[in-house]
Amino acid sequence: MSDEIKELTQIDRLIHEPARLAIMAVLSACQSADFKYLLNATGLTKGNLSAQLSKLEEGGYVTIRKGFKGKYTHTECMLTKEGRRMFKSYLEQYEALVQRLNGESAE
Amino acid sequence: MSDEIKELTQIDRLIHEPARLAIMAVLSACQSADFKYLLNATGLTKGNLSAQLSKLEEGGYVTIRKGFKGKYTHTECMLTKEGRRMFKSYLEQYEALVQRLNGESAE
DNA sequence: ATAAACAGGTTTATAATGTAAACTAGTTTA
DNA sequence: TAAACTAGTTTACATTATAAACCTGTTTAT
Repeated sequence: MSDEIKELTQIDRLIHEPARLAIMAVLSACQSADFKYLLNATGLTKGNLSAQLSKLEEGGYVTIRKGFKGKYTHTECMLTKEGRRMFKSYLEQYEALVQRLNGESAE
Repeated sequence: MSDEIKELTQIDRLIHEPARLAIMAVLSACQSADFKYLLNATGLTKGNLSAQLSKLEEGGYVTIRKGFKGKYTHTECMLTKEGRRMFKSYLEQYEALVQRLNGESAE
């Protein structure tokens, strides 16, 4: 077991943080999503959503395209290839861990 | 999906933090473990391990028994009933989420 | 016309957190 | 008796998350 446990402390924190995990989860299920949609889907506040999106963008996991929809500004977000890859990898790592741990407690 | 995503932001952070998750994972697999064993198993530094154990204790997830082994101090840690229950619950919640997300990306 | 409310966010301030380095207190070895 | 070791704890710092306040422009109401 031990190695798997130690790796835990090196998990991708950019994804692991619940607010961002929620964002990534929503984005992973679609091609792209706008700010308002993410606001509803995640239940985050505007400020928090904005800040977390910026971090995901800085990390290279999300691309943000700003433009106009009629006269209003409009922000469209989508996962980058790397974002999608890292998210998948995160899920796989976690799934393996969870299954292992559930197995152990059952034995 | 939406509700499951929103619940994400209310996940048990006491467990979710990787350092503590590692500790909980080790403790969940045994009756009890001493400080040194946890140090090795998790790969955390002493200071960090000490601090995280205190938080888990304050949260009521871990009990810490200090005593002596020969002349040296000795700290033995174990999950409380609640700790075990919450950890199981965390794993179940996460497993469900991960499976759901893997399912969605496959569809 | 213009004040109030709304769209769509961003920035700032604060509080909480994680982390390692430095420290404490005693023990053993050279 | 000084140095090194056991077994941790505390302190200090840096990072983080979060919400409140703010900003720019638009629409609606008066």
